Amino acid sequence: MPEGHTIHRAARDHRKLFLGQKIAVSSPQGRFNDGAKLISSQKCLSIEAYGKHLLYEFQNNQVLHIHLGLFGRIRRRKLPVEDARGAVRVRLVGNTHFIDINGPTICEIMGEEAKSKLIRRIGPDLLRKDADPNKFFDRVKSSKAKIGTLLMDQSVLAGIGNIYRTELLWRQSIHPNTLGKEIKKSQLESLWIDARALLKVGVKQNKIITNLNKTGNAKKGSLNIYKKKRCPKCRGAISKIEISGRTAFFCQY
DNA sequence: TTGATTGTTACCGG
DNA sequence: TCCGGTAACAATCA
Repeated sequence: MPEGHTIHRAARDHRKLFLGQKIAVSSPQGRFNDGAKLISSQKCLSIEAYGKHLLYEFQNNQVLHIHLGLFGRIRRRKLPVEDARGAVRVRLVGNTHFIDINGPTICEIMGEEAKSKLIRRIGPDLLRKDADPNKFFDRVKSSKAKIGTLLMDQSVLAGIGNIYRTELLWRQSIHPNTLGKEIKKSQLESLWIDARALLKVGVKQNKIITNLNKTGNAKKGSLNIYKKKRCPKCRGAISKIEISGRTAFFCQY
């Protein structure tokens, strides 16, 4: 489910719902990773996304850390609370709404040190104002790894997943097997700008849309080549390769 | 029942 | 140290 846009959208949404309220954090099915230290009912001070990580900070200095992994989902409902659907790990209940989090790879309570350590190891996040593009440029320019691998490496660039990887590289006419150090700085600058724009559209539309016309609206369909047979530019066949254990698609003109 | 999936980490070998 | 490959984990759906 999630690439970076999903998590940032959730953070924005949950801020509106929960900020400043006392939030009950529970584990209706007892499936929390770290059941010994559940927050009972604490005022929620901040809700932030860093790449694909979601952090809820509470007044007692505990931080709820969520990473949805490949399968995780967040479901939002109005009160009153309903029975859990599927395998719910964590439930947050506020004044008007509750959210259920299903299938995250990480759901844990951490302290401030662990939080800063986490933030330090995450690369520049395209959707954050404090992101430094030069960190991304430097990592790529000094790497012998493939750009297809580097884009998925969250310590290099935070927020991109498998679909955006394929679509971005196609839009920039870069083959996913190109080595990082072989890519021109100007290409990386253009990639950064495009990636940020696409993720912002994703947050707004709650959907990955990479097939935009000049006015910024989606044309028919929402993706260009991901899981497609033909290139919309040249009508050539789309190829598939596996990079970093995931399927990447590309067009060789 | 099998396979695929918008993700990440640990571990190993080169 | 870096890079690629593999396994493990998460849950759901076709």
